[in-house]
Amino acid sequence: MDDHAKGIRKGTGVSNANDIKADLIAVVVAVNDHEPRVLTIGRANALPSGPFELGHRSLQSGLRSWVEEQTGQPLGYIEQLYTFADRDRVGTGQRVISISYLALTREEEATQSDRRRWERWYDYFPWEDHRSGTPSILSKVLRPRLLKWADSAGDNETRRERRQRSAVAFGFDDGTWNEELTLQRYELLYEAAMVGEATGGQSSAARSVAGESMIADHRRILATGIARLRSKIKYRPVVFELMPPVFSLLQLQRTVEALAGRLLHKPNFRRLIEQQELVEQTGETTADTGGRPAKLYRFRHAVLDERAVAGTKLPLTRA
Amino acid sequence: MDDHAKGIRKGTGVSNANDIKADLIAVVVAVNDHEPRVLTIGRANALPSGPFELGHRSLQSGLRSWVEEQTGQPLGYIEQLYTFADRDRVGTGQRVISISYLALTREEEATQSDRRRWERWYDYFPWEDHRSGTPSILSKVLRPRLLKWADSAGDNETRRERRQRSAVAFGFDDGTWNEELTLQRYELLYEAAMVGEATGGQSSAARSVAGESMIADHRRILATGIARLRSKIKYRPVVFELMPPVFSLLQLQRTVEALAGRLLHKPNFRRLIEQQELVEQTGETTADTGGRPAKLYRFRHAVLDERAVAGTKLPLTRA
DNA sequence: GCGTCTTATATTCAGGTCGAGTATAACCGG
DNA sequence: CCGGTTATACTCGACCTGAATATAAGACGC
Repeated sequence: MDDHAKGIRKGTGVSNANDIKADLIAVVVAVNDHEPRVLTIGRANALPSGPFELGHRSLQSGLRSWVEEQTGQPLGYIEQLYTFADRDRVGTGQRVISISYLALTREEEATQSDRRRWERWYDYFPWEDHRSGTPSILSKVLRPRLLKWADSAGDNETRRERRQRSAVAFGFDDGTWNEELTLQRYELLYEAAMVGEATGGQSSAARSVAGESMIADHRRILATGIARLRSKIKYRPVVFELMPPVFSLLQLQRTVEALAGRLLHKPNFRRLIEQQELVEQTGETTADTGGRPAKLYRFRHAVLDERAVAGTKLPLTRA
Repeated sequence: MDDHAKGIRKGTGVSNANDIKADLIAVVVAVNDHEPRVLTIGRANALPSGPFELGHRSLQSGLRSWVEEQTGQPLGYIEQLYTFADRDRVGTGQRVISISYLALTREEEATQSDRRRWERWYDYFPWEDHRSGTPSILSKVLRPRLLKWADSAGDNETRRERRQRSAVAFGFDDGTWNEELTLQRYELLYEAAMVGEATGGQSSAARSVAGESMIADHRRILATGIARLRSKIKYRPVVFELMPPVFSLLQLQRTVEALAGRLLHKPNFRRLIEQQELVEQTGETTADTGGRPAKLYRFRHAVLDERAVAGTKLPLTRA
């Protein structure tokens, strides 16, 4: 298609001291068995990633080829997350820019293999899953240790500010849990040296209380992806990227709940989905659910053309 | 503060064929005299930009120093827009990554100088300003030419799809104008070769109908910044970054209207601002407005701590 | 100094959205 | 055929939001 890329001759680039490298990093998400999962390579607790190269037609296609090479997983929906520059790595004097992406893929394609592992989100972030009530780790471990950290500050103003930030991010004072603050919460725990990455990984105590660690800043990138996805499902119909072609409304609800980490009000969820005309009936039903057979639906791809913004605004409620 | 940065020795970096350059590009916005403006360098119709260098502590600080060096303008609020990779530029065989940012600054600091110019948004995007009704250019020029472009497609499906996209982005069919679709609209006009950048700048006719051009893809980046800002003022209190320390509620409303490119319902705007407790009275009034003196307000910086998400959801209405 | 103009500020009303609860329908397994 | 289980339908009230109207306070001309 594009003869431009072929014309690149390796090594003709003029390099100088300001040249840098760019890494592409992917947060690939699927929902399996009511559990949101992230794609990792091997047992290294690392996200798939690789350098942006001359042969790549674009950043996105570079990302796709790295993920496919490392894990065999083809990617569908992709969106950019964030670009940041690391401090120079281990004294090479060269900077590395990391460009991170969020990718969504379907359950059926998300099979295990020796090259890839699908790890549960909430193994890395145990405090983020509120589907069976507020996790006890919040009040029993995180809250006291965050308070201790706040009070260990030198001046009064810092103490007040740390308590304030913790209370807002974790909903300590008013009991209000905002599922979109995943990144802020992780950053607080990092600052307070309560996650493995911040303590150099030597503290197994920290690791057990504050979830599984990942290499480098990959867990922070995962937190960014989770936060973005939790926010986006409320105003764009991206959930359907994670669904099989045909599904029941309860399956859809369970998927949204898995991502948001909280339960939803069933009648309101149905009302919202139906009145937005995001789905249409297939005419078939399934009896797999135990009770009355559920009607099956499929996503109306047409809405992507019809409307610029098709919200899925999920009702943010308890059950 | 940070001894890490000092440790970088120039020239020790190992360069190879996959090394690249990274450009930092800034969309700096201020609102002056009820007109949203963007900072450009000289009369070149170019956004301030420069390469990310080893000496830069971070991407953001690199951006700040480039903008300040090129325009003398110090930056306050900054947020990342998007990162993209150009096709290789003029056969050097080297790729360039562009990292774009949106910056907001205050009116008083936005004075002209010989190095910088504050250009009006709507000189580049005349069809985006709906404050005095729907611009006639929409129905008189853009709509017929977009339809012609749609019908010039080879197959039926492409024609249908082009008409559909145009209608949604510009609100042709239902008259619904969505001010957040600035980028989609620009991209459509680009595809239809109705903007100067797409025709190599030789067509002065295209230039006069579809706004002032900019170099390279800077106008597209500006469109991205406008879209982001128009979206963000609805759920984050970023408008105040553009306001003087003390202001009346009507001044605030006029600023929001300038950004959104549409008029708002006055009583509802006041109600929303007040009930969200975003501002507090200074106790003073101003008689500069001609009628009854207006109370003056200031932004309550405390809300940034108190709440994680402080919405400014502006009522999207006509006057 | 008084009426009029202009803008600021306050109040009211109706339709829609949203959280929450309750009722009915359909299939299964014994 | 009856209780258990899940699906689907309907209802209610609080609150949000678009829209219009009413009142207050200064400026200005005569």
